[in-house]
Amino acid sequence: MPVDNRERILETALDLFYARGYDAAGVQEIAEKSGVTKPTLYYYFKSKYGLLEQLLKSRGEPFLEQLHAACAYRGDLRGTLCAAAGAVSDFAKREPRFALLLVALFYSARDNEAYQAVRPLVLRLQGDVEEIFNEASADLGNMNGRQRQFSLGFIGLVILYLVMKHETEGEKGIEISGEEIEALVHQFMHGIYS
Amino acid sequence: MPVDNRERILETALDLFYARGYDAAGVQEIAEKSGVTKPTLYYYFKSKYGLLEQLLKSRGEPFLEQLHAACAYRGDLRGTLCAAAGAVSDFAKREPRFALLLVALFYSARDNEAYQAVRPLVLRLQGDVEEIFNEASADLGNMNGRQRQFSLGFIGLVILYLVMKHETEGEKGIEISGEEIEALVHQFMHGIYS
DNA sequence: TTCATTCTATACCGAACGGTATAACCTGTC
DNA sequence: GACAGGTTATACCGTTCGGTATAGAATGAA
Repeated sequence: MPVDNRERILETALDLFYARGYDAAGVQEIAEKSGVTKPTLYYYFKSKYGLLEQLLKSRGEPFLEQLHAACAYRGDLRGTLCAAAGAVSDFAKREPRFALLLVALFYSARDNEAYQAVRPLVLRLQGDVEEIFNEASADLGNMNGRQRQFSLGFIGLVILYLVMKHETEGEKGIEISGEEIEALVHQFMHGIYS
Repeated sequence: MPVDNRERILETALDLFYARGYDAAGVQEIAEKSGVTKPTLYYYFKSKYGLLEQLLKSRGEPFLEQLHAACAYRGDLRGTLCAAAGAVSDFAKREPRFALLLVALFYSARDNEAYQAVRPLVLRLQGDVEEIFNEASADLGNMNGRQRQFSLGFIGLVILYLVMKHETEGEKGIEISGEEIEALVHQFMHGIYS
């Protein structure tokens, strides 16, 4: 009774989904490692899929809100992109395992249940970033409808940085420094305008 | 009897692993869609894991050899990186589904069986690319031991291009043009030297 | 003809899967 | 003292999973 069981289950699910993948992680095991029985798990989450959905919602919602705010265009593409990348970096620092789980799901098989669950989240993320380029195009002249391509590329680049940081530095607290963010954005924009 | 059953099984496995993921794809279904019974599948591949291994070997080996050749340093970092990226592009054009399967596995959960299977392939790939930077450092001065980081970044960037191409153009024949490859390499090196 | 290879059909195995039913227990609130 | 929310233990459900046992049939080479 000390801690919130529901929260513990979510935390354990995050650990296992991250380490083994959604399909390979068993409900039984999640319950056991949470110090809880299976009926308790099903008392809070009506299915394994529901568990993943709730996990994505509870951890993803704050991230999406923060990112959405950071994506507000302030008449400066470079600055806005830095803010967006900074929001991702902040989040990845606070919740490294969840961030990496998102990456894995982002690249996972399209017909897999787990991908269906992240899809709405991914779409909102893409939409927010794309909006930056849409608004920038009003200021900077048309982008020939390549906003989508730009946003995909930018997201991919930020993800790449995350994974690299994780690969070289270990799991605890992925952080991208301010200088690195500016360099990344510079590199990205240089690519765009050349 | 007309076609090679073993090859058909590999092809079907590629399709299903790609579409649904390794864990979610069932052996039974692979056998059925190959027009073959389960014992036949097990006659060629002693386990599901063995099937994945053989798939990675049969499709991956030619790719790795081609890439290895392309990674031979010719006193010109820029040119060598273009050659390496070109080898990836060629391969992705010929075998788009396999290339995308590799990407998904590359980013998948570390403790998953499937990741264990790609690991040797990934290590060889990384090693070949890293070798480019090692040899270049002899010519261009030391890189402060950042060869690994550079190779990870370069690989990630090429992968990002693949996924973007796939996302925007559909699945049949991912191709990266010569100009795009040069731009990509330029962008990457600009990032390095700034 | 013999023989190995390739493959079939069918049927089964034990284990694990996701999920549920039942019935009782604790704890705090009203 | 009644009641609701949270939780337990236990046992079970049907299904699917990866994998196998058995016994035989087609094929082509020696």
